[in-house]
Amino acid sequence: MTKVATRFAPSPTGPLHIGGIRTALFNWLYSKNQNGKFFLRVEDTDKERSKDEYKNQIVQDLKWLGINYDGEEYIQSKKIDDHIKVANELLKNGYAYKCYCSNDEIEDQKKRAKQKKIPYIYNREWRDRKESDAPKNVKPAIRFKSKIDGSSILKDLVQGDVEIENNTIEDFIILRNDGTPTYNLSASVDDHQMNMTHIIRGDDHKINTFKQIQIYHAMKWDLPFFAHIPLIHTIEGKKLSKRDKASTLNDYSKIGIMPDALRNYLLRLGWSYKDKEIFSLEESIKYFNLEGIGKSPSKLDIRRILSINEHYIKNIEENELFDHFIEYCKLFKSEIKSNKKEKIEKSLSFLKNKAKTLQDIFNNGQYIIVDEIEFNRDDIKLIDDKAKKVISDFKSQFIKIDQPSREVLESIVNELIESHNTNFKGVGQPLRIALTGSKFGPGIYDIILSLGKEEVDKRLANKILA
RNA sequence: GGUCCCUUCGUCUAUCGGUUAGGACACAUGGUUUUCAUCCAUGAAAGAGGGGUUCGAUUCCCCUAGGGACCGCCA
Repeated sequence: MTKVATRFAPSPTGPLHIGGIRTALFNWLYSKNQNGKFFLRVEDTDKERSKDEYKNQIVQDLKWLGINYDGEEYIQSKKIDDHIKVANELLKNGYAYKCYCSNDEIEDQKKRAKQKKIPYIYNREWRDRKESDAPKNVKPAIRFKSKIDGSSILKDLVQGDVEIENNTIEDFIILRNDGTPTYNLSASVDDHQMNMTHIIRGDDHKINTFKQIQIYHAMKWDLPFFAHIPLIHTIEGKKLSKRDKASTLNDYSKIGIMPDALRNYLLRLGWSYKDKEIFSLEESIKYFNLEGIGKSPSKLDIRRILSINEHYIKNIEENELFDHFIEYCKLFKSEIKSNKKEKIEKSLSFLKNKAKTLQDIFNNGQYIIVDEIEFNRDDIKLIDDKAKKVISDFKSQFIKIDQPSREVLESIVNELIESHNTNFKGVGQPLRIALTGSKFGPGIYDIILSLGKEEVDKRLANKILA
């Protein structure tokens, strides 16, 4: 039994979108589940569009999610010679031929097909023509001699048996007229040379698979298993693309979605294991299988991502959450000053209660993070003379304490409620506004304790409140 | 237009011929509460349509409809 080997093969022509990330995740999980290997192959043969920065971004994104690949990344462009060698061998053995059609001719054929509303497929003109007919001024492209008769069956691990008439697959180009290999050639040669056992990729590759299988057969290579996973759709029901809003990993990390939460969400999008919703990393690996992958495309739902993220925020260890938060602020907000870090850490237990994202924690903890609070325009209006009196009375009591505790604060507040003949809100609200600038926020005792004696004194001395 | 794939609550999904069709998110209502939240309880919410097969179909088969993917000398 050979060891399972999978791969993720993105082209570095833009940031990964989360469909691609899910494909990577499934491949990775499957290899881990099977105790196999997982590789990253960078398909950078499109020189025009491939960029190093995108490659680095992809590597970073995978790392962020915790997807680690075995060995070095495999750079496809470095293997071009191998691809060409295979093309020549196919040519030599009669599985491919030189096509002398010019670009213009092909374009013309396509245009006409479109006008007539008939499907375009290369007319196989040079499949049987003699080399001696070749025009001298045209450099040939090499086309694969695709099967014409009968049909082929793909035994797909997700979709089951898929049968297709061979004549619907054209004689696809494997070597361009500039001598460079095309995708289907490169991908199959690489997959073979990398000893891939399972090719798990998006459903949009299915036709390619039929082409690649033919190359495998012509080269007498063993076939890997194929699994075509349904695509992720936008809310509108279309294939997700890089151009869509909120489709890249960065779109989620920047609002404070944590890696584990996104991983959990992506795992459950198109895959299920009984009624289980929350999967730790270990559980993901333990339970992941190809049988659990659904056949129908699924829509991206930000509310669900948010709710899973909320679950993780509330359930992971607080020191872990703290680390995520500090890292998040560093990357997407501003670095938290060290004297504030400690206060935040102590306050996480209540700041997280009303947060779905790290960004929410950042916002909820604003009053701790900033040196000068900003008053909410509407809320400051609630500070009338009566409220100011409450605040100053609180202040005169608070000043006497040197170590605020919940008990002491409670007794002060209760006295104030009585002496001002009001309720908790009558005391709590002015104080909250005075200390945080907003009427919304954590419990008033939490606020005071989180700020500390010195800071509370300072804020209560604000002229606006006088 | 051709080929292929898909179709259970709004969304993600469970069900592998016999269930009051289950769970989660979202939503609604009520309760707890110190504002906003959290939390708890309850509720509403689904098998696209039509034919078969079968004692019995959400489940198996066919047709229709709808949706999607592919149809590059991109990957």
